[in-house]
Amino acid sequence: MATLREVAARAGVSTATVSRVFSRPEAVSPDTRAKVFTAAEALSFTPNPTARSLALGRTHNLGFLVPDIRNPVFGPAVETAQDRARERGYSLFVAAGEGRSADELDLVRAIARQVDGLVLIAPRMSDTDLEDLARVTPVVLVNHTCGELPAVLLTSDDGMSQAVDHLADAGHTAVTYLGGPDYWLAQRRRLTAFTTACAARGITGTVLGPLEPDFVVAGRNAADELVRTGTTAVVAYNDQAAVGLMQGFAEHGLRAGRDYSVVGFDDSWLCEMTSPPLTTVHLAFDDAGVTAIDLLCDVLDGKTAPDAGPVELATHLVVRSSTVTADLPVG
Amino acid sequence: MATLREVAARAGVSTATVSRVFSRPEAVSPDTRAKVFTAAEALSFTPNPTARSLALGRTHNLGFLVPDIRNPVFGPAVETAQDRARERGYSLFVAAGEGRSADELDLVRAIARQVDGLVLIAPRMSDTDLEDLARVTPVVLVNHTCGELPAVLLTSDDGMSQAVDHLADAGHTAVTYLGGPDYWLAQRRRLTAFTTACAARGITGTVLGPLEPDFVVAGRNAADELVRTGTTAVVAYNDQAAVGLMQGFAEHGLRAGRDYSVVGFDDSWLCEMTSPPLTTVHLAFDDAGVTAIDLLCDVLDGKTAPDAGPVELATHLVVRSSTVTADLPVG
DNA sequence: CAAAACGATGTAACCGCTTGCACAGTGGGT
DNA sequence: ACCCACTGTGCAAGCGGTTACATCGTTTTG
Repeated sequence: MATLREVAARAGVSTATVSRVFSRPEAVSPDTRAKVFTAAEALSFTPNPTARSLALGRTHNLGFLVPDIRNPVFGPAVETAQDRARERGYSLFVAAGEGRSADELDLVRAIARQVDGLVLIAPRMSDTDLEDLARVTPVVLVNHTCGELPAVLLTSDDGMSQAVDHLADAGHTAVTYLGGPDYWLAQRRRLTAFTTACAARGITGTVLGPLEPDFVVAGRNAADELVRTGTTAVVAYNDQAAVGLMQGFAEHGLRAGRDYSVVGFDDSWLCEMTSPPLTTVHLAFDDAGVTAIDLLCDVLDGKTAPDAGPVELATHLVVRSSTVTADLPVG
Repeated sequence: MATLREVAARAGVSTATVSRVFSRPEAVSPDTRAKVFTAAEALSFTPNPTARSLALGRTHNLGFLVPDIRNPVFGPAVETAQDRARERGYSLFVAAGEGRSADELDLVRAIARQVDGLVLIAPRMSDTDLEDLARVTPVVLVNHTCGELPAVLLTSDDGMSQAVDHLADAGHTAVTYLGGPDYWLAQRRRLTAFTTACAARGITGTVLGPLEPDFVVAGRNAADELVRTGTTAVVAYNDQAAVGLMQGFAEHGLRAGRDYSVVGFDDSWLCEMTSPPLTTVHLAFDDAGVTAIDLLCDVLDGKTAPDAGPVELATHLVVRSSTVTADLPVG
């Protein structure tokens, strides 16, 4: 791989000039520029990004941690984040957590100093670790908060209250919430949103959980219990749990949208794949991806304070066919 | 962030010594080592990876390109690859292609010089581009070949012939293959495997496709055609297409495993989520992930030639319930 | 006991690029 | 004619590490 010096030698100019041609071309006269370009061409020279990073003190890379690469909700976030990062002149390095919280910290530390900033989706590390990290490199959180670190939150309240209302409208007087692991902010928020929504609507809200993180099997397992207690309306922590639930109910010959109602959370592409298609609360993870990147880039550009606090993104119910309709009241 | 020099000053040694403490600790006497460590501790010093990369000429990072982050098959590959990379002392940077082949090259070029090697899953770029890339940095391919570049291939033959046999055993005398996009090696291989398997078994094989890359809707759309022509046995390019197909058939009141048979490809977690659960050909993408990393690391360690050619990983049929059984013969 | 070998440390060049500063040449303004 | 921008370029000192080589005590060995 050719270096700046070789190009400089071949073009008969100094290394400074070559450097300028590649970083501020307008600062160099058109004919030297041309000379340099042909020399660079001939040697197929490309500036070494590592050297540039060292000299500049910035890498033009961004890190993006997703807690579980298998979870379909994160796909859209990664995609949009990557696009936006490119638009703003950065490359995105995604790292995949795998549920194990211990590894997560190692993973992130390994990349923290090689990027100009980090987006962490629902990290499970401790606040202390997070603060330490934020001292090393700018951090933007998604669906998690820590002090006044900038964050993007997918509000659960509006979606949850719509879900509960929807179920109540259909004639359900009792609803069960099947909760996820407590270490997730989303879970904690959904839980309180659920109880307040039920209270507001004047229906009985029962809570089950927390589910283990393999949501499908957890949902399937929970089904027996729910069938036994005669539950007919469920809001599940996420779509996967809802799908598991539907499978479990199916084993008892019960079909969602006919014999009982179930609402998921996330609106992953799973929802259109089930039968019946799953009513769910839409989470705009695609927006969350670009918003997080924008926030991060703004911090890097000094446009935003690195402790700007959270931005909230609305959620809303998407009605499909896993919930009974009002004219088909159930017990 | 503290630097080597500051640590050296505080510990009263030279920078060389500090450097050695962090790269070859055994080369320095225990008491100086201790002095350096306490100084480093006090300043919370960590070697700057960028500087180290520049000096060393290696980054200890690996790049991993997945063509479509939303496709559930790639999750396991990413996970296992990441684990293995860490085991072998590398960090893995994942880049997500998004179907658009043009972006793919940009994406990869942006990271190519920041990593010691690249794993590319089913890249869509031209052979020329690929060769150029391989000249810049070691490359390992997955489900793609290009000259003698090292590659990991998930063989389609065995799985496909098992699938065809399974359908024939169930009494089907005609089978349709619903193919994916031709630019994928897997598609081309599955297609030939299909025709030879049908020939070998003496049943009629029809081919449909190629499907557009949104497989679910493509599958759904294909269903009408298939129903009209009275097709009762289908092998789909992948699980997503199979799911779409099942949805399309369902609209005609037809149920897989009872009225007709369908076999998917990939064995993604989708298969256990459908009703009925999908019979499919298992692709060991988890193995492919670690194998690719191993291959790449071996090349980097000089243990393998950078043009070692492909390694094949076997596939096999996983029978679930979307195929009719032998004692329930269909028309 | 001198020579050789060795282990621990320091010196300084280097990895490839950026950039503040100095310098020369140009063209106006007075 | 002179001074002063102003533009285009080069010099050289970094960025934060690594490492070949030199140095210097301390054994070991014939």
